[in-house]
Amino acid sequence: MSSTTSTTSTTSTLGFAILALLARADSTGYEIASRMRNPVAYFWTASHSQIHTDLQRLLSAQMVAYDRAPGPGPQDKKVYTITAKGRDALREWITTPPRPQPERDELVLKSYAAWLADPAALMEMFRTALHRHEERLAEYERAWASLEEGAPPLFGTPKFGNMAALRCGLGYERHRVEWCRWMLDQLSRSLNPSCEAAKPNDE
Amino acid sequence: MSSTTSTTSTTSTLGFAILALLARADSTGYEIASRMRNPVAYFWTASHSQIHTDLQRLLSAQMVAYDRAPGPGPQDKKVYTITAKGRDALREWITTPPRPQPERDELVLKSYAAWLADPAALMEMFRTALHRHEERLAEYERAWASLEEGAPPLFGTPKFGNMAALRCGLGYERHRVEWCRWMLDQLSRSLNPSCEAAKPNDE
DNA sequence: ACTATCATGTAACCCGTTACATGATTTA
DNA sequence: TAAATCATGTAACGGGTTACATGATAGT
Repeated sequence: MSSTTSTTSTTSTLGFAILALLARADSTGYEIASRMRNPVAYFWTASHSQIHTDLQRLLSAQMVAYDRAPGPGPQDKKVYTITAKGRDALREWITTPPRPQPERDELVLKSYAAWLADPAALMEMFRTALHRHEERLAEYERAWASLEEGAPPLFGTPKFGNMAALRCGLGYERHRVEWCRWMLDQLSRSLNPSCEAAKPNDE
Repeated sequence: MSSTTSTTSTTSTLGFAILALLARADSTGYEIASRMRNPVAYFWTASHSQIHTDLQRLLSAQMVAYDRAPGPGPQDKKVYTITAKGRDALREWITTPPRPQPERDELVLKSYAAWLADPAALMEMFRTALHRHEERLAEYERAWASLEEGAPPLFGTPKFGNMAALRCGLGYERHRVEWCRWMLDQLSRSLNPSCEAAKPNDE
């Protein structure tokens, strides 16, 4: 019999993001949402509404299960667990190559059109962007330092995943900081094109 | 009178991407789609169907206009132009700070869950990712070189935008290449944890 | 008294992808 | 003769955001 439940359940990427979190620790839907807003898991966020609906889909695909527990509100809270089936699906998904996702970056788009706009206003925009990236970078650096304190991360432990994702975040923010600084430099030159040689080193 | 057409037209980001392209050269919808698939404008893509519908919206908001010209197919082709109103809206949009967009990156998500999966399969995945990024990087480097050949880019000319976007692309691909190499190194260590110091350079 | 945190859910809407539909010209 | 390129459009569907709706407890 093909009762191995060929559920046609084309679990969305968010579904796997949820499974990846549940594989580390059982959580309520609410907790999953908040964990996604925390340092390491920045790279896949979702609103609580979407998480709840997705959990229901995962539930009907038998990839998660839950235990009821008395909740603060009118309804019980549901503490979700990943099932064996869910873990298998997740494990399989991890190593299937993601197809190249179209990159959409509003700031880069704006930079592409920057030649039409006011340089001073542009500089302010890039200054705020720079600050955001510097803050993120500092945050990641703190997280990295605290990771390196403990034992070296073994493959097979969640810590390996933390370092992998963090390492990417660090590189990304460094690249962004660098680019914003370069943009500011270019823009400031366009404002006062007087001293062009008196620039010690740009990159 | 408020007949300055307060069209409530909250032109989408794609709308501005289209305007940014039209500000450089008049195009048909088809051409806009193909221009988005070209080196410099990779950072904002869209399918032709979406572009056509968006052009209709921009048209009703009087941000673009078009001239009919005999087309190859059954219908005339429409060569779109940006209007003064469109250019004003674009110019204003460029300097309004984009609100931080949630970063969603499937490969990073997979790396976060990598501790659960098979190292060898992971290595293959990261190897193909590495190749893709190396190719992109080479492409960007060629484009950069050809940009540097001509006259230095003046603010106020499209070339400034090309360099700004390209510079970002270069930094991004370099960061990605670096991260993929680091991942491969980590994974290979987990496969044979014997010689940890004797690793000169893979690739 | 008000706000924040914890906790669950539904409904409307927007943006984007994929598939459907048509058809001339050029190239392999 | 088959395909790729040029060229325009519609329709269905999926994923994501925002807003709506409820309500207890803890802190300011």
